[in-house]
Amino acid sequence: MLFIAARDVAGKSASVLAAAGLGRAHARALHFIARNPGLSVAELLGFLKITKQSLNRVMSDLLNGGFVERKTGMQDRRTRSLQLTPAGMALAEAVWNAQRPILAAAFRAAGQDAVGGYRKVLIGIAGDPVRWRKNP
Amino acid sequence: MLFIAARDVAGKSASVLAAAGLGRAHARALHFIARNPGLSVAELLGFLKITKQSLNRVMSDLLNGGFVERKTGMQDRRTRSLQLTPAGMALAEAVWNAQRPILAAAFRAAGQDAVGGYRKVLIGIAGDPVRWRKNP
DNA sequence: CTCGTTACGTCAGACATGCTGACATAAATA
DNA sequence: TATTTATGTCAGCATGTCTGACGTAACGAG
Repeated sequence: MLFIAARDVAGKSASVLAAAGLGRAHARALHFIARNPGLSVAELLGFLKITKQSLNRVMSDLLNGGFVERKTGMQDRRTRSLQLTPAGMALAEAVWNAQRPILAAAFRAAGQDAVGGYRKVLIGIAGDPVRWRKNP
Repeated sequence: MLFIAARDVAGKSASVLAAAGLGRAHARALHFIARNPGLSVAELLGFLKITKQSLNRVMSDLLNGGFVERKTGMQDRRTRSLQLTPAGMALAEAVWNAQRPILAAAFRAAGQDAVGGYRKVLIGIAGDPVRWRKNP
């Protein structure tokens, strides 16, 4: 059920992404950058659990497409601070708008208590999102 | 969180599958055949939501590896009835044993009520598993 | 029984996304 | 200064998905 649910939610964004010439891998990177503005490349790789080589193409597309901005880190100038451009924010919002209805309907149908339990179990499986980012 | 949870649970089975020379696509097919013994190819495609061409390689591997048995359907002789061989059952169980600990720990930590809510929400997103199979 | 439809099998080629290995550069740090 | 760290980049390979095209066997309507 986890597989089906994740697939179906991710699938909702396909048309929006295709219109921008992007795929699901781009959507995931976009998602984590949107929720952790200014994160470093290493942090993003930690979220995605892929190699930097795999991220390379995805990031190139996002940078060339003007969806993500890459600046030299302030404390440590070796790092890169990643954040969405206005175009990137608009795209992230469009993706969310495509996915929201299915989640909202499920949450509404299940009720608030059920959603609390749902979150609790997902945190048990995936870890607490609050602790995902180690060096903010 | 859905993405992370699904990825992490699926990831647990990688080593078991690699030992059998299979990948995650095989595991998914194996999973649905295990839970719906005797299902047809069309039904399996409905669960997986992929094309028959994509399923082709996966099924060839499973058949050649002796994990799945394919018999001519009884009512409709055009269909194929798919079920696991003993080897397939053993592999499915090994996969489950690899994935179970992470789910069991999350369920135990969250409590029974939370698990009920978790199931309720997932059913809202993915649909009721009981109704997934249309022509049993 | 013939004909159209359905369920399945298969080949060929393409794309998306992941991987490893190897090497380069700049900045921090010992 | 020497080493380590954070990142970028190129080349090649594996997996899993897709579309398109074609073939076969069996069902069902007429």
